[in-house]
Amino acid sequence: MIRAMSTQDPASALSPDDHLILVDGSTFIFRAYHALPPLTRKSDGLPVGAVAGFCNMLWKLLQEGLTPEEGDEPTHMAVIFDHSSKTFRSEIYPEYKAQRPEPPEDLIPQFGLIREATRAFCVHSIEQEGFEADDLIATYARSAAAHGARVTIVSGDKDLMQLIGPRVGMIDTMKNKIFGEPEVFEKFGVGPDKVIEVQALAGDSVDNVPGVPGIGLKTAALLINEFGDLDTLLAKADTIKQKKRRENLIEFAEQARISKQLVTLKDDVPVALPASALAVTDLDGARAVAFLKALEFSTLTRRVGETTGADIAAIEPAELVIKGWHEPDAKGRQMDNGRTPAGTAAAADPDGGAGGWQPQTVADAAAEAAKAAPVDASGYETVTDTDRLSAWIAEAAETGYVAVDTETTSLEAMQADLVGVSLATAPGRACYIPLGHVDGDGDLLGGGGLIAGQIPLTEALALLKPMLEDPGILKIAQNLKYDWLVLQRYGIEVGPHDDTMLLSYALDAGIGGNGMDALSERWLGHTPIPFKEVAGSGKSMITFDKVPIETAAAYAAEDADVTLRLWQVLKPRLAAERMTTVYERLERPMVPVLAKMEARGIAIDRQMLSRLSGDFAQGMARLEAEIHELAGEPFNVGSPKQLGDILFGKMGLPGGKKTKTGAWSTSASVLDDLAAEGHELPARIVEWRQLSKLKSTYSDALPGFVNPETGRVHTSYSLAATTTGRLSSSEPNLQNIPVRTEAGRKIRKAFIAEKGNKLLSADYSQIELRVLAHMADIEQLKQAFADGLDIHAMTASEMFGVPIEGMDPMVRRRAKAINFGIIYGISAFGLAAQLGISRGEASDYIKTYFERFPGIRDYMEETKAFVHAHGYVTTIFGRRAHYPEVNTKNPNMRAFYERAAINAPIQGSAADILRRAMIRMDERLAASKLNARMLLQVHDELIFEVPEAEVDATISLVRDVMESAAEPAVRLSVPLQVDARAADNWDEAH
DNA sequence: CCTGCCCCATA
DNA sequence: GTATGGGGCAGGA
Repeated sequence: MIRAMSTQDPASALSPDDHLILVDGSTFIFRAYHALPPLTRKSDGLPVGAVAGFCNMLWKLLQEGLTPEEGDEPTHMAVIFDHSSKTFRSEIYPEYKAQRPEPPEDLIPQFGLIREATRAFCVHSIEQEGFEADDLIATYARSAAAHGARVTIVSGDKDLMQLIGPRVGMIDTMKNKIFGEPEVFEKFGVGPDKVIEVQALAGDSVDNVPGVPGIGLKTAALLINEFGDLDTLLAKADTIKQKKRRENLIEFAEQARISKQLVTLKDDVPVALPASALAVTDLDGARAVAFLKALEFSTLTRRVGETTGADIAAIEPAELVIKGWHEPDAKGRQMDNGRTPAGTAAAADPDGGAGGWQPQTVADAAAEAAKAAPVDASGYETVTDTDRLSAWIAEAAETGYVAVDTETTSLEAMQADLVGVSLATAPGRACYIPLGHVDGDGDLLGGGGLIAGQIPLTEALALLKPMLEDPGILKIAQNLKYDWLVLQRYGIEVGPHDDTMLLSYALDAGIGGNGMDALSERWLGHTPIPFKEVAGSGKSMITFDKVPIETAAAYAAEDADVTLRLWQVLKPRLAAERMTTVYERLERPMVPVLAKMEARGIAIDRQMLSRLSGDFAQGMARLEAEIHELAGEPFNVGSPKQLGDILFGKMGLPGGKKTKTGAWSTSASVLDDLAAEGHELPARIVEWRQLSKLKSTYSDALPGFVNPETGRVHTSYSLAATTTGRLSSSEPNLQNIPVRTEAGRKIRKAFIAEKGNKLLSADYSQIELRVLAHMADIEQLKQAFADGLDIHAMTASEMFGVPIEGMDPMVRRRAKAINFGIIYGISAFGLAAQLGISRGEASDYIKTYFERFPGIRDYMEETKAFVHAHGYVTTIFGRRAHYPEVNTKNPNMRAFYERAAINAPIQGSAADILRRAMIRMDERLAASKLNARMLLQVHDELIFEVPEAEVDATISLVRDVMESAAEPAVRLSVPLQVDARAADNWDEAH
């Protein structure tokens, strides 16, 4: 409804000195709601999380303005809301926002409260029937800017980005992000003036704006940049080269035009109030306090009281008008009391039978007891004083073991702050010690204070430290490396320990996950409280210190409880299944070794990387122009789909492989083949992809991983991610730093040693082939390694009967591919693909190879038979890799598992050898008074940081430790050889 | 905002 | 042919 009386110039009285702030109230409500824990409620149960977030935001805005800078305070301000969902847009396109779900039930009463809050802070609250908040914002913003005033929109909504301009800025207070033209360009690939054109093409599934099928943001930006605007593009749609795209643009032209109308904000809404009426007025402290008091926002009430001088005690809480809320009549939850904590499963009576204490019997009893006793929170305690904490510590000492779990603010152990610790001493008997919970009272903008009633951190740590370091008390954790690192940063070095994740990994690698949730399901039949239920997920996730203590306690104590129960199930299995040695010698000792490596981190040269990013970007731009030229039209080079259309559609090149969804593959091998036939375009694409990869994955990303405290990059190693026993590295992955190409090695050069030090790289030469020679007992191979021969040349010589001297490099290359193929469980198909030869030829090679080395074929056949019979294979140190699906009837899958099973003992044994070297390394270095620090592991390579003066001594010690790593457990029948070198950076050391 | 797909970096 | 982790794109929630 438009009222005729109020059609005045909305900004008539604004001048260039004015600063108008327009707060997008509607989106704020939803985002605050999702960002906050669902449990934020007033004492009578009224949900107020979004209101709390809103009040904090508004208060901060009024106090500090948008930025800490002087003179940034607003002169005019309003909060704008949607009135109802029906707007003129639904008349153009009935489906617009039609699929929007109803707002969640506990949000409904908060809509009115947020409007009340706005008024309580003496800020104008504006809404108008028939128009979205965005239209009102557009109207005020455009008009104010036209009068020269400055406008700041407080929102994170991309739909408002079309308004950004020289005088109109946008700030997302929830993410502390300022949006200007560069940010718009980054998001949409065009400036603010073209945003609606791009949105019209790409559509928006959230708002149900249809757009044109098959066109996403990237392609839309490309098209708009070429044609200028939507109308021109649609008019010239028939000139588009890609068939599908052209057809879609023509067929859905009208839909695109409608979409543009939908996304275009209406900036001439006849508003009821002129902007001049939005002038900021003095805050009425008493009114604000009364409102905040009614909502029980104690922290904010106090702050507002202090700032405005209002007498909090004297002010009565305001009367709240609440719509859409009915107080529940009874508490929904009840405790299942009267149940005694479950007994200790592992100590369960073995039926008294003679064979009762057999390891297997104990293990079975433990597993059954674990499933039988349900996980139950009634025995959990929240520890808030030192007496109770001491009592728990005493109990741990008495029991001799304790499950420990730390709760922190981050998944990255190197920058996680301790929030709490949970302990468990028996199934169902667990506690949570909150230490760093802050007032999460909707305080989105930080600054929440420590919640009262928690034991001071230093006091608690002083009590916990002796227990955690006590050699007489076994500490049990799930993924201990994480807790170990966190606690180490608080000066605690965890003493003797078990890790349930590693127990599971030693016993069951290859069978399902080893995460706590998976293990709990598998062994206890219990689903632990999901983390996202406690802290949310995705963008709206809160850090654990903001989780209310009661919620946190239930979650954290359960984790300790579950960990303890898992330990009782898994530990007895070690003996029963003869895996004790693997666990104790290859798994458990890795925890402190890796934790220390991660804590050390490695230095990178950020300047060098930044320069590289620039170089790569230049190269990409140059190539992109060339590529578009060659293609005869612009397209998104990064889109395999679009590239395929160009190459195999438009240009009519012969397609090679297909992807598993049936599209033509544009992989490097396909492009290389095309390039070899003399086609320019594929060659340029390969070059572009290389630069793109180096830039996005390495030179752009790595600096973001530099820890602000240490100035170094700390990767995280996973001990239980692979089936074979290898480690994996992530965030960032430092096990895939480029090395093959010249451009790639520039990245490697950016990994540097600290001043006065060198980086030392020591890697095993051909360790997997040596392991294979040993395991399969191949005389010629063993002899060749003993003689220090070039193993690939020797293989070629054996196979093709040519002398090693003066060998054709192509012949050696073929032999090398076969050797690798053997390690990977060779197939004619794979070898043919690798060498670019026919399946028949590849078959012949394999046949010849097996004739020359029959022992290898025997080994492979035996391994296959073993895995089919047992469902697992073993390394030379007894580690098991399980393949439970190997007996599947699907011949392709079956062959795949067989190859994996052939590879696992080879890859896994090599991994075990390096683990043994790593476990011994620090002690050996210390014994030789060397100060080298082991930093990284890359499957067959270790990287150290070494004081310059100690380089030579360190090289010989490292080489000795690595080359003798298998001993004394295994006496290898081939020598291990380690190449080592030191330099200023990783590239030159490698 | 999440997921699957494709592609690609390493051993 | 083995083992990983990760980035960009596009589509569907």
